[in-house]
Amino acid sequence: MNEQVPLSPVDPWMLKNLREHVHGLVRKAIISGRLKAGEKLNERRLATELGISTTPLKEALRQLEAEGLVRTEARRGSYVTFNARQAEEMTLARAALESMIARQAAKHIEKSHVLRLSETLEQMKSALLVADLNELIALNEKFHDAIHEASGCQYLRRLQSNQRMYNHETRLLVLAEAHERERSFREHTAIFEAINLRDQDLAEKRMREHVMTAGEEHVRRVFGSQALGD
Amino acid sequence: MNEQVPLSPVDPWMLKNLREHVHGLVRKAIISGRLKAGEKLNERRLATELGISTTPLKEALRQLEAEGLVRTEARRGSYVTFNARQAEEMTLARAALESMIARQAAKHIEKSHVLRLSETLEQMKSALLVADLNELIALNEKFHDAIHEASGCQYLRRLQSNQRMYNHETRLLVLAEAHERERSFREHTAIFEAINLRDQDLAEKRMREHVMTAGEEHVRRVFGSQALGD
DNA sequence: ATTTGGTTCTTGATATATCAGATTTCAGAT
DNA sequence: ATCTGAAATCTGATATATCAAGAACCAAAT
Repeated sequence: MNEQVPLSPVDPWMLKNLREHVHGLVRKAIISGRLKAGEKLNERRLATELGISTTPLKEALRQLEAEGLVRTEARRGSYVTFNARQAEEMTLARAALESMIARQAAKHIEKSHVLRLSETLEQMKSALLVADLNELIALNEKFHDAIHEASGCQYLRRLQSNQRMYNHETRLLVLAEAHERERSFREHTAIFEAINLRDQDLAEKRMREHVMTAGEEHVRRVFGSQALGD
Repeated sequence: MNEQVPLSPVDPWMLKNLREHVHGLVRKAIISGRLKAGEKLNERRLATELGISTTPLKEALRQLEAEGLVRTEARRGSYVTFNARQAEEMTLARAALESMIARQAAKHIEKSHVLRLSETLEQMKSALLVADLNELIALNEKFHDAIHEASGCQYLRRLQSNQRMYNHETRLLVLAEAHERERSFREHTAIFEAINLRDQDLAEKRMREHVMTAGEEHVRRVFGSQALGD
């Protein structure tokens, strides 16, 4: 009884409830800089603007608060806390977590994961030749995902994903430069080698430096001169 | 017009709102193992038991969800997800973050922080001699706090505090053994030395190993044989 | 015995009303 | 002009009612 008519996927909006939808919306606004540090988020006003009640909005704000992007003072208001400094620290957090994941991957990796990683690197080499930026972004994701899989660390993976502050646009901007693409590929290759050698210290070190250079480059582009040196 | 009558501190309960109060309550229940993995948290029932409405409870659950201790499925229920494996990964996360903080501390530390750290180590030495366990626990906190201050990383600090799964009782249990107290002191001293030498790599390495051994010991005691080897 | 389809019940999602703390405003006293 | 404090206002906190999706159950059909 297999129906031959392919069903079109449902509207992504429907996949989430209001809370998740709003959470993603506000998070993106904060990360992208549209909502700046110190800006006030009035529960009633925001809920009205979004055409929803305050209940799901409050829950979304609690999530953002738990993520450290917003601070709420009782009966005073919610304020955006994300700024250039925090963006830098989020890069440090990403570096710390991702490098720990790489360490675990080097410890636990199996043949199937090695295959998937080397296969992804081959695809990257191809995409690099024709400078297919969108494909490179997707492959980058695939590469890091494969390492996450190899590490067997679900919780760390989740924690690390909370530190993401990239969006597709700024990503494209960075990879538009040839030397950035080449550096990225070189680093990915080196990380793979370290993991494949089961060298935990080396894998951790290379992953940390990879995340740090990429993260610093990103912060520079988004926050510009606001970014304090560290 | 300074009033001489010392005011007694207000009931800690009053310092928090219901949401924060409930959040801490449920978190502690989960971390301590009183609420086990897979257990269902019925919003209405729990709210009634606590004598509150569902609104603040829902917000508390959203926070716990953001922390990865609970998973909520729409119109199906909220479930505890914290288990032995996650406890192990939280130790890894603590190790990753705390060692990154130690690295930053080694990079940025100033004289005043060095003084505070060496002073704390002296106090630890004294408390170690008389085996004052409660004092040792407090000093441990003070030592790590001082490193956090020295690092200048507020966001990392916050993130790291979310990985805490200790409570005073199990802490006492561990420190009840003399060799654990001595090992702890030895490691703290070594960490201080590395930071004072501004050796980032060494500080990171020593802090990671310190957190890992302490964390593994803790997980062993709380989860016992459930803890899978890694 | 298995399947189908509807009814009922449970439960989180959402909307709305009310409560109470914090800020602001402004008249009245000094 | 400045200070005081009470009233008006704003705002998050909390309580309650309602909605709708999913699960459980049961009876009728096969």
